[in-house]
Amino acid sequence: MPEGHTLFALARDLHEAFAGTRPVVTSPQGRFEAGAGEVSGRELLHATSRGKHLFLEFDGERWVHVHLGLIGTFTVDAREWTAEAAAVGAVRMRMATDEHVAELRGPNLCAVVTPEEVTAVLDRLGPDPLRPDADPDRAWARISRSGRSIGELLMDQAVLAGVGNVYRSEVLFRHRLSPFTEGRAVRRASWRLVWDDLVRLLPLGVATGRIVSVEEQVLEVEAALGRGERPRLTERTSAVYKHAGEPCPRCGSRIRTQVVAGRNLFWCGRCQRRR
DNA sequence: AGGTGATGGTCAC
DNA sequence: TGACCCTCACCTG
Repeated sequence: MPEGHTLFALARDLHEAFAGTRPVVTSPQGRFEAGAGEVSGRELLHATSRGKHLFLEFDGERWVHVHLGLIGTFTVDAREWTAEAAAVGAVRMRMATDEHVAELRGPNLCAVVTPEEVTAVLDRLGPDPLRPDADPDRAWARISRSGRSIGELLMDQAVLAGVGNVYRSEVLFRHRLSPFTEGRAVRRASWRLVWDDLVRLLPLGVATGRIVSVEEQVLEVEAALGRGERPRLTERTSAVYKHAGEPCPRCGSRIRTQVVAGRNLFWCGRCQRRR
């Protein structure tokens, strides 16, 4: 489900399946009919992501800009599975070659845009921890000047791109940071630890398709990937997210929840005390 | 069968 | 701050 790691993996899968091909693009649901007609039969040059945004670059300076929102899904399958996959839901965009088919359902946004519009979107996004060239100081410049809480700032895609509601709660827990600390009260060293942790965690999300943030599991996944094995995840993969009322895995105090920046935030009131 | 919440974001007020 | 978008999995009965 869609935080930055989902979009990164999706861009990778779409690129592998379709880059260099001329897929037939349609909109069975009808709401992307004109856009589909504009790109259908053109060569797909690149599929990339930035934060939670997905971009498909087609020949002729036509880009498809997709945002899954909360409920969108985008599947990429080998051709023979398509009939089954198409049976469920309204498909906003369908992209097909002889080899592969991709189906987009329930996105917040799916539109054909110009290169200038792509640039405009990228310009208002903060650094994405999944990109090697991302600059954490750009995020720090905003955080260190802000009177908003770090719990709000982490969700602001203009501050940094790709972190969503799960990674927000989990990364704050991992660093014992109170979600309610003002940005300007966060120490630079703390921010760098958070950033470096996201740089470590998000690729594990890409590799496993799940958000793994409990340290023992993080280590297991890293070890499995290091051995070239597929990690198996059984136990709970989040420390505090969606565990309101349960004991904190670190100190046993009750995990709390509160709506911050419009979404349910989870934290331990003892481990993550405000300084 | 029907209701609800969900890893998101935008826009109106 | 709240309504809305829109699909699906999971719950209740």
